[in-house]
Amino acid sequence: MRPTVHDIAAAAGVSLATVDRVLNQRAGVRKVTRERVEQAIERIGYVRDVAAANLAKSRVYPFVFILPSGDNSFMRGLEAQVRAAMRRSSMERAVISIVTVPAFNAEALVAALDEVRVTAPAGVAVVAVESPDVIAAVNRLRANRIPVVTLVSDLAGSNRDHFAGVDNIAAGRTAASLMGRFLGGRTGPVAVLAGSMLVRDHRERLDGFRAVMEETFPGHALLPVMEGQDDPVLAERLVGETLAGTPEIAGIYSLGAGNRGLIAALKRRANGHSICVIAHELTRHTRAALNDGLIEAVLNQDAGHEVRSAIRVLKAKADGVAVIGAQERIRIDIFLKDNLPFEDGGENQEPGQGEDV
Amino acid sequence: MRPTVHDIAAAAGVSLATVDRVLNQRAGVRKVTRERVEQAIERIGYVRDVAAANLAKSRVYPFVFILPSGDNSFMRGLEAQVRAAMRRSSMERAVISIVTVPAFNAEALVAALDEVRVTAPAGVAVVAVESPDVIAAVNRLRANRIPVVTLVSDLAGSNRDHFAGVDNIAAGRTAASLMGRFLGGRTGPVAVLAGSMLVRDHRERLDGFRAVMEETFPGHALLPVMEGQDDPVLAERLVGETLAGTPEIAGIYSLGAGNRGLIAALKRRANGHSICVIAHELTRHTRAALNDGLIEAVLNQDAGHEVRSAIRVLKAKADGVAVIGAQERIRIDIFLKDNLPFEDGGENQEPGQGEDV
DNA sequence: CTGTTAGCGCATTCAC
DNA sequence: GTGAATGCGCTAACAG
Repeated sequence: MRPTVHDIAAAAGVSLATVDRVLNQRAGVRKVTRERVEQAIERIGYVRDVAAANLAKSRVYPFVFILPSGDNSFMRGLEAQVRAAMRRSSMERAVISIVTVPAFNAEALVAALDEVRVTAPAGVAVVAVESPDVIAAVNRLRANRIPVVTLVSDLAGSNRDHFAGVDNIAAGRTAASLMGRFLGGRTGPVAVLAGSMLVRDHRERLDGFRAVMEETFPGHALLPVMEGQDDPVLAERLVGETLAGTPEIAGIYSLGAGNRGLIAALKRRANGHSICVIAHELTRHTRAALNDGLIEAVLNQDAGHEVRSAIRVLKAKADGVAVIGAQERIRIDIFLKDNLPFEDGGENQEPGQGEDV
Repeated sequence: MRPTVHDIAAAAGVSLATVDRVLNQRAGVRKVTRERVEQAIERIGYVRDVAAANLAKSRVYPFVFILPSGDNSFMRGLEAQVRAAMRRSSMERAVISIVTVPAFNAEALVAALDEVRVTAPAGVAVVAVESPDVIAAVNRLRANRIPVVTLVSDLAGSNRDHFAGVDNIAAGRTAASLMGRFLGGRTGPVAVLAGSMLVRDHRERLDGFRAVMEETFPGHALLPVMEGQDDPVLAERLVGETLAGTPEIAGIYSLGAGNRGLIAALKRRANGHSICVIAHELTRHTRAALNDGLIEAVLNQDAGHEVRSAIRVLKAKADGVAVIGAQERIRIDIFLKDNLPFEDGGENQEPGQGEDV
């Protein structure tokens, strides 16, 4: 049987209350007593039963997720995953709420962060937009001892506790590596479709992609980056123009969420040589394009994993315990037509279909 | 506040004990009473606090992991992950023990399964070897109502509750897809190095690989499969002979754990054209070879994820609750030189280094 | 068949 | 400063 507080009380010759005081580092214990208790704890190898502790405290964790609004498929999938977590959250004593703000809008995000702060939640997960004001707002949360994890897109220079997302530089490098090899002997320039250079994940992907293309595949020039604001209509127009202006194009790297527009533009281009397209995020649009051979590879981040990880980390930070590092490392999934997860396996769906939640 | 057993007792006008009886589907309750209680539960939307229940039961879960012995890097990494889980397991009320048996040995595995069975554990995770005797032994466990999950390699035709591993047919298909594209214009046959056709995962990988190579890249003939028994010395000899006998070889797919031997053979082959090598499992050997450019891609299954997933599923089965499907789906990781996880990030190491466990 | 009672391991009043 | 007592939500004896 695992040792309990009673055992350590007996071993140290003190009462439960005193043990509790030293365990929770509260004041009101003489130094000698404290040391005696600490030795006992060490000696009998006590580890606190967190479940029992939470029960006694009837602790709940009010967490807030701040997500961009808009009809970006990936972000809506992310929100669906948060909602799925909400449904399970009663089990984990977490009470999750969602706040949405316009995408790529630092001002709105700052307002949301400050509003959330006054409700004193046990933790905040936020899809960051990079700006000094946002950094300041996040730091205000931290100053109030509220744990913060950035989700999907990180916020360098802030005091956020953790980033629940992929290594986007590596993602860009990987995309370039695949692009270069898939292109094989083919020649011609490569185009890049981004959402906005205001978010760190897009910038990092571009940096990584550009680095490997220049180092390893200098034969393929990079066309000027198209910024589609993750808007299907704008993206379709930009891609269409580029295809018209540079018909000898060999490949396209879509590093943002403008895939619906990209796919539309590719489909309108009835004939011509094959173009190697690599995109991000497995949604129903990219999945279909992968199956049709319109897209060769999709790099994906598992939104469900990111959300569950964010919750685990927030909870761990909230009660000051460690996390399993490897479990919180979000992988870059590479999907080809051949390793697509069965059916709509959980990455961008309202859960409950196909999974035994 | 969430409704508790007291609330439902009050609502139904019965005592706690009765509520408990219907909650745990125990006998000794009149049908009318039971129905009244069930209605109350439904009406006030009660959900059981599992943590409190486990506390009251002081429930522990004795789980057994049955793993192959030998110096196979992947399997030793798997064992390290199980040991890491053991260290954390006190938190989760799980008591894990490990049993090792000689690899690819059905007889030894059957003996181990039967021995484990009489200790009546709360669940068993096993790296399966395919044989009717093993199937029977697993079914004996299930007949004793002991949950069983297969780990890494599945056991078709058995009553195992769950498979914690990757879709190996998809893995083989993916390997072929990458191989074909990486080969680009190059010609020449492709060799396959396996461990043993006795384990399902190896067979499935081969099937998937062969299927896509024949469908999509018929220009590359497949050489007869080399069975290296996951033994470095044998693998090195087999690969060496093949390289000598068929110097025009274009690619090698290593679908088992004979990578150390493979790499040694490749290194001895001082000069000659480049060969596209795709292997399985990220170990320190394959990681180094990837960095050296000796291997182009590594398909990996995250042993840590598999172990944690197996434990979660066993626990869920043990107390008859559902699992989060998406969380238990083990992904096929594709690693290129460019997206290698930082340092020794958790996939094949004694944990505690580089992760904040 | 049903109800009372005493814990599970811990946190938190309130006295001393 | 320290200790005794009570309760968190649930289960499991034991009575009735």
